Amino acid sequence: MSSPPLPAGRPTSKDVARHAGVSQSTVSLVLADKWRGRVSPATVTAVRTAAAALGYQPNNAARSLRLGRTRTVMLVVPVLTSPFFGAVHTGAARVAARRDFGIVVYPTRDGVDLAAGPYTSAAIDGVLASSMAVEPLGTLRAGNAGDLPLVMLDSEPGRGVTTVNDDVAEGMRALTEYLIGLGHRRFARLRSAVPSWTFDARDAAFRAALGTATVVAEASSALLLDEARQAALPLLAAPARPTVLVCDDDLQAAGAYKAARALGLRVPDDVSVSGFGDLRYARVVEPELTTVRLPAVELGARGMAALLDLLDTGTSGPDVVLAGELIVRGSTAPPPPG
Amino acid sequence: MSSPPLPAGRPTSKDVARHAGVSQSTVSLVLADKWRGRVSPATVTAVRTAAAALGYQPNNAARSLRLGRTRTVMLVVPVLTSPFFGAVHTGAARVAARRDFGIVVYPTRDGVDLAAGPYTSAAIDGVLASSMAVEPLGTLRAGNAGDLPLVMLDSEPGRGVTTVNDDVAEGMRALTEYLIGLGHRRFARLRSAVPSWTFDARDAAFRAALGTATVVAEASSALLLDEARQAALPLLAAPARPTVLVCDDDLQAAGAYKAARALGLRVPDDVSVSGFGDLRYARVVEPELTTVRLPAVELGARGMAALLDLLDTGTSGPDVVLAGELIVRGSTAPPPPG
DNA sequence: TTGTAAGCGTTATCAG
DNA sequence: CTGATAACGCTTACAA
Repeated sequence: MSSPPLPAGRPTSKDVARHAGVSQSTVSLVLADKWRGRVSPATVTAVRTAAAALGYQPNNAARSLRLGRTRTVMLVVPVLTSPFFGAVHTGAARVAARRDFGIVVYPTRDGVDLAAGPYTSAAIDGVLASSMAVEPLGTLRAGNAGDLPLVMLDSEPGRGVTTVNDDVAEGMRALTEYLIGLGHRRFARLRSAVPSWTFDARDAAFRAALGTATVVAEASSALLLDEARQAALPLLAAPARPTVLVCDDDLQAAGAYKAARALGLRVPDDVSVSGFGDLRYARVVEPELTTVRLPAVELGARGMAALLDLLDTGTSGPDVVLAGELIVRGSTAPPPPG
Repeated sequence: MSSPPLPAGRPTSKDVARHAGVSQSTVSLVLADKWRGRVSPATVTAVRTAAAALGYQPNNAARSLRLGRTRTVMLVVPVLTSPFFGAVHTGAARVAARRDFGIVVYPTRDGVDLAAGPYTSAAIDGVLASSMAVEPLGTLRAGNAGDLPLVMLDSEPGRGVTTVNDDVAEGMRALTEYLIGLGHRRFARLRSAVPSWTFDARDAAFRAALGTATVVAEASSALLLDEARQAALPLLAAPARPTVLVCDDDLQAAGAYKAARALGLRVPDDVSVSGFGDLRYARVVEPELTTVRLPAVELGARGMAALLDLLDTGTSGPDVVLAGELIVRGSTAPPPPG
C-alpha cells in the first residue's frame, strides 16, 4: 500500500524503475516499445503506470548522447520575415512534430554566414535548406564526418541532392499563355534582382512561352516595394508602350501599381500587371492581383518528409515538384485598343 | 615531427587531448576559457592549435547532459506566417545566436495545444511566449520541476512574470489625438475579434483618448482581409456617418479599404482609415496607411535578452515597454465638410 | 523474462 | 600546473 516518495526534481528512468520495482533496462525497453517477447505484459503495465504517475519525460540530451542522433534538423532559410519562408517553416514544423523531430531555424541573409551559430553540425541530424545554392552548405555539412543528410527546397535540381520544388516553370507558362490569350503582344518584365534558381526558372519559362510576343522593356529589382516602384517607372513609361507588366513577385507588382499610379495609368485598363506567389499581398492591393499561387506550406511539409525519409532509410528519394496554380483576378485585362 | 593520425568520425575532446599530449580535463579547461592560473600558456596554445587542427566541435548532447542545461529556449508564438511573429522571431534569434543559444519555435494556434511536440520541457532551459495568457503555459512549465524560466511578450503585465511589450496604449492615444486634431468627431471602430491583452489595451486607450468625440458604430473581426471587409461594410454605411474608421490592425484597414470602395467612398476624402502595426501591409495599399509602428523585431530581441538574463542571474528583470510611433500617411485627412 | 554493466562526450572534483 | 576519475541519464549487449 506504500510507494516510494516522489523524487525531487525531474524524474529519470531510474526513478521509474524504482517506482515500478523493475530495472532501468526494463523501463527503457517498455518505453521504447521494444518489449515484445522480452517483458511480461504485467511488468509492462506496471512500468507504464509508474511512468505516468511520475510524469516521466525522457532526457533528450542523454538519449542523443547514447544514440548519436539528436532528432533535430536544421532549417536554413534566407529570412523568416518573408511570408514565403514563414509558410515553409509552418509546413516543415508540422511534419517534424508528427515524427517527433525538432527544428532549429537558421536564418541566413545570403547563404554565406553559415559558419557561426550554436548549431554547428554537432547538434543536428540533417539539413533542410531553402532557396540557395548547394555550395555554401558545404562547410556546414563538412562538420559531421563529411556528409550530413540534406534536402533542398526551391533550388536547382540535378546537383546531386534531393530537391522539392514548386513548379514555377509551369506556373509562369500558364500565366504567360493566359496573357497572350487576352491579346497582349508587347510585354514589360520586372525580374527579381536576387540571384536564385527559382527566378531563373521563371524567366526561362516566360521567354519560352512568349512565342511571337516581345519584351519591349525590362528591369530587375529587389523584392521591396520602393525598389520595385523605381524599377517599374521606366518600364511603364517606355516609348514602345507595353500593355502588360509581368513581375517575379507579388510585392514587386504592388510596387508597379504605385509606379502606374504615378504615371496616371490605370490597372488593368491602361496596363495589366501580374505577380507571382499569391502569399500575402496579392489580395490586399486593388485591383487584386492575377498571380501564380505557390504552395509554400506544402513545400515545407514535403521537404521535411523527404528529409526524414532520407534519415530513416539512408537513401535519397526522388525529386518532388509541386503544381502551382494560375489565379486570375482583376489586375489583368485585354490590352487597351490602339 | 610526427603527430597521431586524424581519427575517423567526429573528433572528441579526448582526440584533442591525445593530439596535444595532455589530458581531457586540461582540454576542457582551456576550451571553456577557465584556465587562468591553472594551465600554462604553452599548454593552452598547444591545446588550441590541436583543436583547430582537428576541427574539433564540442558535442552538445554530452555537454547538456553533464551541465543539465541545453542552451536552447522555446519560442511560443501563435503563427509564424503573421508578419508580426516572423519579426519577433528574427529579433529573438539574433540575440540568442549572439549568446550562443538555440531557439526552437513552437507555433500554437490558440495556446491550448501545448502538451504535444518533441520539445517538452526536457530539452529547453526557458520559454519566451508571445501574445497569450500565462495559464496555458502551465502544463509546459510544470514539466521541469515546477518552474521553467519564462518571459512573456505582448502580454498583460503584472501576472507575476516579466513582460516585454510595445507601448500600444501610447501609440493608440497619439493616433486618436491626431485624428481628433484633424477635426474628426464621429468615429467608427473595428476591433480585433481575437481575445488578447494587446487589443484590450488598444481599445481602452482609444476610449480614454476620445474625449467629447463619439463612437457611432463598431464591430470586431478576425485579422483577415475578407472578414475585415465584411465587418467594415455596415460601419461605413452606418446612418450616423462616421468620418473615420480606427482599426486594430493594418490588414483590417486593408479590408476596410475594400468595403469603402464597394460603397463608393473614397479614402481619405470621404472617410479616413487608420491601421495598427506598420509591418508589411501599411505601404502596400493605396493610399498608404496612417498607422502606429510596432517595433516587432526589437520586441523579440529585448524579450530574448530578458529571458537570457533571467537564466544567467536567476532573478526576473523589470517589465520592459518599447515605444511605438505614430506614422502619418495618406489614409487620413480632415473630415469632409458638412 | 529480467537484471547487470558498459559506454556515449563532457565537466567538475580532487589528488598529485 | 596537470591528470585520474566520477557522474550526468539513457540504450543495449550480454548474463542470469
